[in-house]
Amino acid sequence: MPLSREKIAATAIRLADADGLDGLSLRKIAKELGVGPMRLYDYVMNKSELLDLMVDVVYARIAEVGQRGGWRATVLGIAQATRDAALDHEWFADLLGGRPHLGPHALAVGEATAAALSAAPGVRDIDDLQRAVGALNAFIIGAVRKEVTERRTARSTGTDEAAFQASLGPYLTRMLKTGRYPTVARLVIDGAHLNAEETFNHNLTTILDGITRRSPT
Amino acid sequence: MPLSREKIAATAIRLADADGLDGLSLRKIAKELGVGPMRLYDYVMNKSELLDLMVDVVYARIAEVGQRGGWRATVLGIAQATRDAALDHEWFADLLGGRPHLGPHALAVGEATAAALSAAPGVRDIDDLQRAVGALNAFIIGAVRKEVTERRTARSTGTDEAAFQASLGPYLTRMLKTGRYPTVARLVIDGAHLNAEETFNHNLTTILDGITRRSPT
DNA sequence: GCCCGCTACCGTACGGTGTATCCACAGATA
DNA sequence: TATCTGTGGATACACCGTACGGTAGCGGGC
Repeated sequence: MPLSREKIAATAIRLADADGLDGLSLRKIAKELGVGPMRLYDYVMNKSELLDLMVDVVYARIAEVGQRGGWRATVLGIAQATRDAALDHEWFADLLGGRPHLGPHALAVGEATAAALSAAPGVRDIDDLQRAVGALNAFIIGAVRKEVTERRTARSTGTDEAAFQASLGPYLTRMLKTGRYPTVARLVIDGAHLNAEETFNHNLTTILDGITRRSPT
Repeated sequence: MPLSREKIAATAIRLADADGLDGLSLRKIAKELGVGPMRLYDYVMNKSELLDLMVDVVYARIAEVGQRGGWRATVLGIAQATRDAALDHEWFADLLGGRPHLGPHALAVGEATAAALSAAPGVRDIDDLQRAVGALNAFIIGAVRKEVTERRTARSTGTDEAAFQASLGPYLTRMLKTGRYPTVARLVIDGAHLNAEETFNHNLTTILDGITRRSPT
């Protein structure tokens, strides 16, 4: 079975899922495929091109959700699929927003969201659409990144409060006890129970409401 | 003149501004300071701790904006300062949202935004506040990242349309000419003239409107 | 006064990375 | 059969983060 861009991307994704983006190296991918490291350069010109390839594979999965009933359902579907994909492939969140995503499937996702948003009330011309797409994508990127990093730190420290206080505590609790950050302290102490998915959807609808309810120029 | 965390962070920031985050290495920092690479480990335990240090220095500048007239002016000030900082230090955008920002100045910024938002109409309890802070930060992170990556690609390809078509063109224009991405094509062709700062502020107010105008539970 | 132990500094070395270059070998062609 | 071509692989380079061992200075116990 000869090598191919698809096979390379697939094993790279598997390794990145397991070891994270830092643990991913061309040598490991090549070893996993049973070839020398330099063979990969016959299919990919850079490591970053390989990363682009991986990203577009994930976008392919996101693009599968396709069109839903209305523009709002479509946008919600794409956003949730993006979040799901990032939770499955945390390295995807690391790459999100870091470089232009121009693969065919990424463009398909972009087209689907833009087309859906162009049908939203309050989006009248191209400038409105540009802004709406920008706002939505910015929120998705930021929210997904934040959730992934929070999950990472929660995993490394342990979820329960005791372990949390013990690991981040020595520094963070000392900081919070200075009294200089009362609101943050309240958020950390009282606000940990919120469901992540609900919060994501809630804020997403907030954004969409803000876009559609825009006051007339 | 002895070494110090501040001096190390300052030269690291200078180098990162010049060469980007990929071009930053402990060896270069040490050479710039006229010491051996291992000297840095007397002041910093990791490279990532050094990155945290650099990030917090930038947050110090952001924290300087302080409180403004009302909650909305304060939030706008912080968001704009964050954007300005990221445009001055593009590596800051790369780090944004990638790891928990727990430095004292980052906490100060978080406290200021949370305190401001807690005074916003429509934010009634801690859960509301948590969601509002999450939405706002997500947008800021995503928007700043997107703007920085766009600026980078614009810089590498050249701003004028001819150079753009020539560099990204061979692939992107071919893609757009397939007709599969009509909305994206319209955005790329017609929508390039928008002012970045205006767009940022516009979307920011959109988000804030969405937060405050939240319909009652 | 002398020696010991301790601390603060420093250079070297290791295992890893992405990638350029050279080399051997197989197959096809003259 | 001899040469050419092109493909797969190994080696090599520059660089990275960082573990480790040594060395010099200095304060304290006898």
